[in-house]
Amino acid sequence: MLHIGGVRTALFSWLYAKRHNGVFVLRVEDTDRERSTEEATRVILDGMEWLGLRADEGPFFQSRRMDRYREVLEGFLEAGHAYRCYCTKEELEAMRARQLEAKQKPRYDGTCRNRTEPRAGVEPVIRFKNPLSGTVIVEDEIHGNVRFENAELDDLIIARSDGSPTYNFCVVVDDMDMKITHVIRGDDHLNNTPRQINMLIALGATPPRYAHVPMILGADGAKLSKRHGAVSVLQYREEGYLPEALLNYLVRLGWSHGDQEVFTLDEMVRLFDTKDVNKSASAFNPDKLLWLNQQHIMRSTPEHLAVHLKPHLQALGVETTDDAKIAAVAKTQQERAKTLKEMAQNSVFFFREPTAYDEKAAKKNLTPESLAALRMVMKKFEALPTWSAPMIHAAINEVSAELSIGLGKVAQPIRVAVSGTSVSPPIDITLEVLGKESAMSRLARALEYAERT
RNA sequence: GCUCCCAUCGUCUAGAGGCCUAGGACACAGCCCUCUCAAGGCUGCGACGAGGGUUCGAAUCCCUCUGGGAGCGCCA
Repeated sequence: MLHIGGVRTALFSWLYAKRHNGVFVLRVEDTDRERSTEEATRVILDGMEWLGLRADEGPFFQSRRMDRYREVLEGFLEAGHAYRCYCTKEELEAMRARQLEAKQKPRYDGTCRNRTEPRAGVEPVIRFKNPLSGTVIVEDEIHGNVRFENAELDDLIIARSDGSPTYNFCVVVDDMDMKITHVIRGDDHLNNTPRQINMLIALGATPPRYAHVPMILGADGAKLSKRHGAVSVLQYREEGYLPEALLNYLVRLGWSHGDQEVFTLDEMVRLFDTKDVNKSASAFNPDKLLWLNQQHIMRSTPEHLAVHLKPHLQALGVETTDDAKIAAVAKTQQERAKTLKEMAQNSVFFFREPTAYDEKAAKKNLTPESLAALRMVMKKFEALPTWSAPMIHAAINEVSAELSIGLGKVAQPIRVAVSGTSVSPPIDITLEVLGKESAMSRLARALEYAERT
């Protein structure tokens, strides 16, 4: 599943590649046949597509490279870099238990390192022969040089007893074959890196540059869970987030550029650098994401918003092919919606006459006292030579002046009449976008309603 | 338990020895603006985990402790 954490490392990689005119490679690590369903990879691809993180190469699927992995495995065996291990799972578990008991780090003791004969009844796994001494230095772009003693590492399993290669091995082969120069990933992988480097060296390959970025924690500071962020990115599309807003939020988690908060995609590409990436984990903050979404909505062009708003309107049963009107509506709403979903909910009245008035709003505004204002405003509207916001505004002002009542006493009844609620964009603009015909018919209906009460 | 990583407001962060009575942003509270809702403006609340060093001077460098995280799988 492509969740927030995955998106952020993908984003950093993408930005880094773009910034340095590099090649962004998309690789799907789906060696686990149980978890990697077609559906799961579909979601990853769709998510990347929605976010606009286009791959320059790939997507490559590890599940389709099994022959290549077996080939390298054979080579390792022949060259003496790997060996078959006949220890059973039970033996391994017992060993682990003993080591833990002795307050040691559990690791394989190398029993089968020098075994030459197979063991009856046991299908062997293949282990990489990790160097016994010396140190590996991971030159990390974010953490600096991190030293690991080979003595701390053990011979990891690179192929299961059924012959299938394991993750750490596949990654190494892929990084070599795909000529990966830079690896940006979560720092939960930092501990895996020395083993990978050892394997890369055994293969005669040059290890890539590594940048281990801090993890993203849930809003409560604990590990990311379903409740906060560990959901598919597509969930955010559903909830009405703009992809650039999500990306902007994510880029600021662990990275900064002075005091700047809002970034366009171009700015991110231009400014992103691993040297400005933090070392410490950060908590996911839904409030700030919401705020950023609003900021991006406000800064978007109405046309761009229309594209993303349309599906949300459709979800509410609004069927319109009038993209210009959607854009016009979006323009009136872009300062008052935190999400596109919310914008759509508040905008259906532009496309559909309200079937009922909000009870409280009607009770307060469609009253006998509002009759005079409503009548007069309709009369003035009728006489307007052109249906434009400035003209409408002037007409409403005149009514307010002539009746010596506040602007609110005129605007609110109109608002409830046309939208059904007490909330809408500025009334003059709302009426203009609505169109004269629709506005007048709604006003007439509201007048009847008010006369009856 | 062992190894590795990390540590500034509740949260995201600025800060690379004096510019710091620690700056910005989200959230929260108040005020202003106002035809509603927003947006915007102003004000407030609020942090260098602790202890030792080094230095004329430390949020910044070093050590210890404490706290958090990751890894130690025939998972990825």
